[in-house]
Amino acid sequence: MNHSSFSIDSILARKAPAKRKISHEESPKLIRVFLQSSSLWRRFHSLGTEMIVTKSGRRMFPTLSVIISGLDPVKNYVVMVDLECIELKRFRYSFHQSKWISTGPGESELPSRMFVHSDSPARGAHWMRAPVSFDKMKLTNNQLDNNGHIIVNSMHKYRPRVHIIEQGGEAQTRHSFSFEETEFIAVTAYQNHRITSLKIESNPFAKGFRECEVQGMEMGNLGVGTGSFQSVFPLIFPYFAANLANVEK
Amino acid sequence: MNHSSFSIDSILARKAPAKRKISHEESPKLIRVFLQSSSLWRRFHSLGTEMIVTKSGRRMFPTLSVIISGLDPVKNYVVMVDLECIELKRFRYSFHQSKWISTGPGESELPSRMFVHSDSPARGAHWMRAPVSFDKMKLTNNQLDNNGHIIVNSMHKYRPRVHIIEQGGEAQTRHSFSFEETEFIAVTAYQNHRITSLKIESNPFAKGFRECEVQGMEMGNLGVGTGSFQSVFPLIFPYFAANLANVEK
DNA sequence: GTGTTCACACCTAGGTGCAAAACT
DNA sequence: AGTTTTGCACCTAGGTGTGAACAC
Repeated sequence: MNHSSFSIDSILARKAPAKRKISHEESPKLIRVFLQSSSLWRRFHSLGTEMIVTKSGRRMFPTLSVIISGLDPVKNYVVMVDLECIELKRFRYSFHQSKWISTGPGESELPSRMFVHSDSPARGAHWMRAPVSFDKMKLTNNQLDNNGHIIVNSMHKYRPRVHIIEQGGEAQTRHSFSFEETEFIAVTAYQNHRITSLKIESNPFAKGFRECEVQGMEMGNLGVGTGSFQSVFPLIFPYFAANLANVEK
Repeated sequence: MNHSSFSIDSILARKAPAKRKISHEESPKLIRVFLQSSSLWRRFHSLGTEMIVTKSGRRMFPTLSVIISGLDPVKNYVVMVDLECIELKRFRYSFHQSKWISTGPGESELPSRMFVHSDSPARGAHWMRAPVSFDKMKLTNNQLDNNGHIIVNSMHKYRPRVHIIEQGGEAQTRHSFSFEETEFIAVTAYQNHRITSLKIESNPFAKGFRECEVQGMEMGNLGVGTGSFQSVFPLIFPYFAANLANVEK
């Protein structure tokens, strides 16, 4: 709904499912979920993604946003996200070795709060019409949070999980998907300076911290450049097939 | 949903329906709709409300927002608004007489576009839990508008109408409500200077045009003052009974 | 003359990382 | 010493009426 401007992502959203349909015509509908901005996610992942958490709640960047296909257009679904604590350890960043090392057993993994997408419940046709963005989701380290934000432990590793719940008659069916490149370590302050730089270069809200406002593309120190925020998305194409989550649990 | 801060309106939203329930316990459920900020609406109405319309779409101020009661908590409803052209005339503002005068037969009344509230469809419990605001609704004078905004003719008189559609089995039931104090004349530029002043004094987004930033309440030239935006709402109480729309069509 | 459009300054509302301070 | 909190400058995003320019 919020995608009124043209972007490569929104074009993919409309075109990609149509193309796939051809090769799966007779088989029973298979729900598929694609990660948006996956090339940006992969860029962060290769450095070791960090997400800031605060008491009042902080958005994730990159934003988790997915393209869904294979739903029944007239059936109702609830779409939501939780965070899976994927290693029961506490981490620490070693500036000396420039990498994260695990330190001890960490906090016990409580079931994460669910972030229910505000369009829920809605029909399959609605969820498939445009990318489904979880940009309103916020992370907090306040165990007593009262604002419905997702509670995490700092210095622990998480992976977002998208759940699609089918409201079929009596029984509910749950389909879950996740993407390896979206895992991150929750922090209260950035540890890896290269993560900080990539956030500053790629998040429009951090524009005030960009060093260089050169018109062209000089000094695109991390390849993201100062130009259009969408300039990184063409890279999605070659990887597109790999974006399909097949972690149905 | 958007009402995270405390306001007199949101307190009313929770308390008022509960109180009414007592006196209507045995009678069949009657859907009731109350206008929020009705004292502000009435203040504009007494001067002759004008609403700016633009090509790209303009919000209404005051915002149309209602408190709903009497729905079946578990049934699904769609809630929407349209604009009823309430006099088939074209108007002109006479600066000499400081009032609106009708001039000729005006444009033919085409059925207005509907603004469907984005929470639709949702259960009765959802619609009754908090005030339902139509702040995202925009008015345009572009007959070829492609953004889903409500199309109106400038210099014509309109009254917003709230429709609650009950999704009961096969047949749909429609309940419609409107409030006399919300009628307005669509304009491309304000005609009555007193309307302009009241907009400036009461709309937070027009704060830049306020003359006086005195701390106290001196110079509250139209009684709205420079203080909290909610300071006008206590006046709702004495008029509360009169806010009930009973125009079920 | 009357009505409309447009660029603009000035707001609201809220998302960034920063750096100093505070906590443990 | 490592981690967390807080106020802040600096952004994005978009809602105001203004006043000059424009259209009919």
